[in-house]
Amino acid sequence: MNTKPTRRDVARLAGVSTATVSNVVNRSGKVKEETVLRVQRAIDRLHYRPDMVARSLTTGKTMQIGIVLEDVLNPFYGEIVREFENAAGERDYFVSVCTGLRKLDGYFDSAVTRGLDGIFVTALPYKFRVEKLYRLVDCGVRVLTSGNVNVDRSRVSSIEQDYESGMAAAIRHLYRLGHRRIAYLSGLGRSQTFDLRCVAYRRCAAELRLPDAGSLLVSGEAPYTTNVRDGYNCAARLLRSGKRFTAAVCGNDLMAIGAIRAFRESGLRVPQDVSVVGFDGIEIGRFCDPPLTTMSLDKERFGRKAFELLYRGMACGETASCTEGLTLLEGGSTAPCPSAP
Amino acid sequence: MNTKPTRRDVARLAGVSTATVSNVVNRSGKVKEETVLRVQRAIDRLHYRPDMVARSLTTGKTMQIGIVLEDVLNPFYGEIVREFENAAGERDYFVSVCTGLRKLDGYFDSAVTRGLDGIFVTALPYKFRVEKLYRLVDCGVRVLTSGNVNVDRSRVSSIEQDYESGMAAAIRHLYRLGHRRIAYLSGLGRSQTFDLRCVAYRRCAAELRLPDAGSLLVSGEAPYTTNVRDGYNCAARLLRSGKRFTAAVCGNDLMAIGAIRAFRESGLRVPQDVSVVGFDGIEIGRFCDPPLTTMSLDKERFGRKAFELLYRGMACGETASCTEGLTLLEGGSTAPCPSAP
DNA sequence: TTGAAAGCGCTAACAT
DNA sequence: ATGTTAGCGCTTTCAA
Repeated sequence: MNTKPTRRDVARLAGVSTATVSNVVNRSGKVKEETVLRVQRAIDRLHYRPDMVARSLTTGKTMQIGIVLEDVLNPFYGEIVREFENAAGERDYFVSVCTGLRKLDGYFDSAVTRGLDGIFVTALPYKFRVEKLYRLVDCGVRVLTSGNVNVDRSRVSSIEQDYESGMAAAIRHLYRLGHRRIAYLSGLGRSQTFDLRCVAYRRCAAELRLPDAGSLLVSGEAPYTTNVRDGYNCAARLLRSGKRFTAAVCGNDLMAIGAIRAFRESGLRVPQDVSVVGFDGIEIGRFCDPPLTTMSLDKERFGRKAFELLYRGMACGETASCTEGLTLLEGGSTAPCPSAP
Repeated sequence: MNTKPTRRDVARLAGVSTATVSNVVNRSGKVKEETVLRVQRAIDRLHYRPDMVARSLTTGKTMQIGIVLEDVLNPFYGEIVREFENAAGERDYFVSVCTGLRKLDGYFDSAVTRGLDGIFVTALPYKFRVEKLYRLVDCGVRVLTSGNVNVDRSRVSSIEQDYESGMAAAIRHLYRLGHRRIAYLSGLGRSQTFDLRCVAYRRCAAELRLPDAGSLLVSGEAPYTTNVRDGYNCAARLLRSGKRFTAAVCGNDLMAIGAIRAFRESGLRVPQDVSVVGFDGIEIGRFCDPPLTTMSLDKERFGRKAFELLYRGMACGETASCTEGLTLLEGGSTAPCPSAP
């Protein structure tokens, strides 16, 4: 009971060679029907299951993929992982989710020593140096990244959200409601070029001549996480700054939830006094009070596409990139500007 | 650049045998200082990293642990995973988080074929049959489980939350506030013996002679998930039933958030008209409106303890069990009963 | 159509 | 203190 049968046991029981068993297991097709049946029976009787470790050693492939998340605590990533995993499963890949709560270097090292065939890194470049990704590629691990727009796309595949258009749409939405003093609670570093939301925010602010945009852009503090508490903190900092504003776009829905809390605590009503827009479109946002208005990503599509991109890399050795669009999902956290012009 | 060096390359460069390299890598201590240095240098020069796949094949251990979550979308599990992973890392284990969004059988099969040394299963027994766990053990995978109180503890280790005392404390808290008509939004199956919260709810209701407790126990529907939407649905069902109630205990914080939304939509104010208590103590609950009152688990401690339990199994072959207590965390979702006696 | 045998990179006796 | 060597379970030519 306590001994896993090996391919030898099967061969012996079926009265064939180990090579034949291999051919049956791997459906190579060059085994006589009758023999296949005999081997199959032996496999069933012994409950034989091939040892992936040994197989990996010979084939050089582990059929295992890692996925490193920026933040497991954000259900946004969970929703992406689901479809990624489904798609991977259809091709017999085993996916290991790495929570991103530990040092990322450990994951990268593991990816190499454990021979992962590929790795999907959604972490922001605060936690690691992009060069690390190239090293992975050099070590035979195909890489797909998200959130690192400045990566060398000839070596690494990438999948991004269309944050630029997304931010533009968010601001346009608020603008139409009469808002002019629109803050952006980024939570990230001030001078980050990789946050396309930030880039777009500045551009839109300039184009629409929004007042005070410079000082209504609230960055975070190292280590630049973007969870509920960070949203709360950013909002609190904005309030303390004394700058007037009637709307706030938040880097993600979690931050939006935190920001709303901060606004409430200081006596501001959402959306009557201040409108809030998030990013991501996580389900919990629909149940908050008020339900979040957000720039929503089709997370299932994103997850599946991500796997396909990575798979292309693993199977054909080619890198590829794509960008997924965002849609405005209206909730109750936005309303006409109280002091509309 | 694209070729991973093997232990042979290191041996050649250092002018020693492959066995010596092994001894250096594994710090066996029986290599002369000077040789160690020489080998070390060779390792550094070549950027040599041992191949875990090959190592696993010889040692029969993969130093890899799986952790199957009931629901990755619930940050509760993320918080547990963090410390589990930290603890595991200290002992050089690599942990693969399985999201529990797919069929669990696939994970179990993988655990065997991939030779995982251990697996931590927090999934509720809806998704799989407990016998599967024993099969894993028979195949050499040590198992730690949570949420399956009826498991054979001589074969499988287990770690549980003290849901019985927790529920009792929740009800006592509400009782002191004057509540008598207290609902329990379980979301799980009606006749489940594994939900100790349910057991305790019935017992407390009987002891305190709470009216209508039988019909205020709201179960869920297959597949018995317990997320925000489920909380919303359970609350909606409770409202539709027309039964009077002034307080609701929810199976977890996510459900509590969903329930609050449902109450609000039907014109009930929380906590003025109805008090709500959750379980888990997730961070986001502190930022909701109102902040959740909840029976909180020390999730870091839980995660670390979980690893230790599993480690004991993997290292010494012994099974062990423990139960972690819950603490009442007062938020703003509970208040004195409006119609206090 | 099937079998024999040579590895994959590593560890762990056993020799030296 | 270091080297030699026999596997671990599997795949994959190459022969039969």
